[in-house]
Amino acid sequence: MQNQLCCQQCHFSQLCLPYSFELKEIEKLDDIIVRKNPYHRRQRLFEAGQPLHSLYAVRSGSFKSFILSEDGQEQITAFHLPGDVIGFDAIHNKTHPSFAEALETSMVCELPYSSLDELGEMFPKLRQQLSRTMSGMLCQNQEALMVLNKYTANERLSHFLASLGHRFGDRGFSPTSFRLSMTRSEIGNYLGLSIETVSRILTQLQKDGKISVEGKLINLLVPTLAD
Amino acid sequence: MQNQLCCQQCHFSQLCLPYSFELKEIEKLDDIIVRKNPYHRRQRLFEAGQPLHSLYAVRSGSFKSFILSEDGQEQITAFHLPGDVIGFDAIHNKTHPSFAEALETSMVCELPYSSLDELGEMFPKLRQQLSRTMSGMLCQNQEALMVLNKYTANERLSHFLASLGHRFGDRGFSPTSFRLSMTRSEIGNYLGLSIETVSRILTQLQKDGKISVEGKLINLLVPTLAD
DNA sequence: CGTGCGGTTGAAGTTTATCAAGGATGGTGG
DNA sequence: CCACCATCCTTGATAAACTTCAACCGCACG
Repeated sequence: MQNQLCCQQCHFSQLCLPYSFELKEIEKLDDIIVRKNPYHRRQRLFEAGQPLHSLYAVRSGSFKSFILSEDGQEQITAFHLPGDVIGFDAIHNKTHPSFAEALETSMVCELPYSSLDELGEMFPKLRQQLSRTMSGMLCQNQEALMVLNKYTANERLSHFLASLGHRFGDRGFSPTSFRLSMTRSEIGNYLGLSIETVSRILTQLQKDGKISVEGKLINLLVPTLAD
Repeated sequence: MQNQLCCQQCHFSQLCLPYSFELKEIEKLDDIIVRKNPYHRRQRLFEAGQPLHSLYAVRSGSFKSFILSEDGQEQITAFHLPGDVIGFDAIHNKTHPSFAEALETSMVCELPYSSLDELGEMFPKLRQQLSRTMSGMLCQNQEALMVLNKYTANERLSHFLASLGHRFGDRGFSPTSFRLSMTRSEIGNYLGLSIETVSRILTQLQKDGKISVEGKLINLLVPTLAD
């Protein structure tokens, strides 16, 4: 295993599972992690219906999670950046209810769930971190509910961009200048808006001087968005 | 402690934490549980900002969870029926991000989080059950996202009623005939609809012969709703 | 060099919110 | 026991936000 791939060396470990771990614990975690080859755009980590085998921590790139309705419509439920762990929703039935798909060329660390479970037996901190992470996802979902129910299209998109910027900032990237790895269609799907509305509001925000848009490149120009 | 209040005797234990526990484990869980006096309509289990002290299992009655936006708007994030456990969202920051409020006279079992944590040390099944429950809540939230993003007002309300009926059925009540413990306004808040739309669609569904409505009493009349 | 996908923009249409008014219900105090 | 008040609910008319339909541009890729 190459050194640069260890959790200790990983840029995002403080956002990921090893948060607040001792060295010995990190080494144990490193032992169970399977570093995978890169995933390319549209390649899937898993599909709905597959048995839970592993959770996946994003190392680089980005993913979307989505579920399908009975009539086959896609509903994107989250975008995942480096440090995020994907697949917690599968613990309930030991089966993935959702799909996870790469938005661009991306790397992941595979965390076999059975190993994680065993390791949790020994390390209370790992258990706590897993609980904390899942609880945090519940909080995010509550926020998302509010955004969809109470915000206008303009507010939803502004909030989405600000939130993305914030997440990039947490990861050591610029919080105000970034590239969208998802299409307009995927943003609209996630926010409950038509692709046309997303496009229109992006140009509107640009005309208002609040952002600059160049295709997938976004610049947040006002503090209300960059906070 | 009265016998009728033990987990073994509780009608809803198979939906609640003791799911799949051994007798010995249930007894231990019983030891840490604090049975509280009834809560009355509008009384709160906890408020946003309060430190996490306990989780709460609903014994009877019902509760709503909600968060407040920056400008003080309420967003209901869940309705809780007997057997549901409330407060998982507080684990992340050891602080409640949400409020929990009784919709009617209700009983709860208080589960001090520190005791639950200690007990989890000894009983892997308890840990697994906690994980399973939180994971299940993530799945529900994903479903809710789809409902809000893809369904019309009519579909949202139909889905809401069917889902409630299903949940009542799981608890041994009639899945087709029940009393709403929440107001029209609370339903609208949860589903992202105005109170007028909720009212209109309820009468519409009644005219279509799909449900009967008598104030808070609902009857689901067609299999598409009662499934 | 075409073809498909992603994106933008305009015009028309639909759904749902908002505004407004009135009716029903339930709890409280005289 | 009844009158009163607040809250909840219903219904109609109007208005707004967003979707849908349609046309077009640009670019990447086979």
